Amino acid sequence: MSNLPSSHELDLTSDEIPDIVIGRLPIYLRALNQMASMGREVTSSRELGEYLGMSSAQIRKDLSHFGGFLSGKQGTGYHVETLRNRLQQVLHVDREWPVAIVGAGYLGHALAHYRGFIPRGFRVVAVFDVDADKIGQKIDGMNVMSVDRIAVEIPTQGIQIAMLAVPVEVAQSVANDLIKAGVRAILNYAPINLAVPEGVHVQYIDPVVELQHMTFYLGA
Amino acid sequence: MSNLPSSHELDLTSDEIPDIVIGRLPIYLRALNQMASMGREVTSSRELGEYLGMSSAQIRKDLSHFGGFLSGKQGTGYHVETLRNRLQQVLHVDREWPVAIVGAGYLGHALAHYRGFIPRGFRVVAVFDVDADKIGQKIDGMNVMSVDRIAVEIPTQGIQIAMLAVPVEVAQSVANDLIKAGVRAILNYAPINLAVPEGVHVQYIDPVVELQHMTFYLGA
DNA sequence: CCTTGTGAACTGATTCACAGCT
DNA sequence: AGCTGTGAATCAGTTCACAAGG
Repeated sequence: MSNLPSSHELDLTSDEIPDIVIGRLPIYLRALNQMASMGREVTSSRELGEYLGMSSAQIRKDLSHFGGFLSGKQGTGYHVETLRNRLQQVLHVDREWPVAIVGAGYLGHALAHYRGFIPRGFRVVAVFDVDADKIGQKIDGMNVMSVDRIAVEIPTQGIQIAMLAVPVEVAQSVANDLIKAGVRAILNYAPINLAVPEGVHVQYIDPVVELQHMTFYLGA
Repeated sequence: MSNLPSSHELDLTSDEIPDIVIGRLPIYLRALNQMASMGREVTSSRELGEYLGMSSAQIRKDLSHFGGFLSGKQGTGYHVETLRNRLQQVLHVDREWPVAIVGAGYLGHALAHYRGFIPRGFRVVAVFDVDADKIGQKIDGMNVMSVDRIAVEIPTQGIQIAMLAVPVEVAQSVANDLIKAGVRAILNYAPINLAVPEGVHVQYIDPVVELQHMTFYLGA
């Protein structure tokens, strides 16, 4: 959950587009991927809205922030492939970002083996751990490296994005090391809020937060 | 990301509390856990707000929805343990919810071994998979069962919550089976929007969505 | 008929600012 | 002094509704 107002970079097209809108674009993109894989060539804000459980007006309004470039045709709708490409450009996933994983426990392994990163713009290129037993071990073709090598590997490989899969006790300190080495975006799986300097982006994944959100509604 | 307006159950205390507020309560609870583990006995909306990167007014306003019962003392702040207990009651995690995992791949293993569920209100009690090779295998002391047994195990064990860690192709069909068996809340790790009947809650965890949210700001 | 894109209206969320209590 | 809890004000997000195009 991003509560902190994500610090907006100076991207020409970007500034003044609400963060909440940005947060929905990957969802639209995922839905378009799904439609493309089902052979659908065109769709509409109404169809997309029904599929995602939101209003068609919201989808049109969100997309209108990138005006002109969009492929909406009145009476017809959107060409799936064209809109998909456009959203990939907007989100800067019309390329492949190298990412690092820190923590080679069960979660680190799961992330390293996940086949869903490549087709959506990301490639795991490095795995780090503190544990001497794990260092040197091979995961999905990569050698697990000591966290000591963060300072050299991150800049060398031009890594700007890291996934934190370490125990909560060391999360902040590892995050500090990553940032010092040049990482600008962290996906944090540890159940703790990270303090990071201006310009560094953090997103949180904490299954318990999501479960507790639902148990509220499950009732007494 | 929950775009669908989570259907609000009829819980006496609950209705008319905005879902966005509910979504922040687990974050507050997590911060209080952190403070408790650091030995802090009292805190304030200001301190909590600084820690979480949000305004103190928002925290007070959020907590005010559960008025009267709260432990805020003017001039002093909140007693950490008391507020923690109160939030656990509100979120219904002042008990232990049995949860099922479907999918015994790398992710299923990571979830099954995760030690962070128990102290926060959840216990994994069943793991299912389709793969004949995996069925019968032991994960963290539990036997992996065939998905065919969902229909019997879910009601028998009184499981209302499931975590979906299956390939995207089968996610919807497995979700249908779970719901038919009595599951009312699904934490979906598959990158697809699930269609579920009224009254069933879904939360999504998709790391790529979070990464793409950040790459927007990382720029061209 | 069906669509998109968009200003205007509305709804909802956040912040302000202060009374009241410790 | 420092704090909470809350109405009032402000700000932000969503929906409405329609002009214009297919």
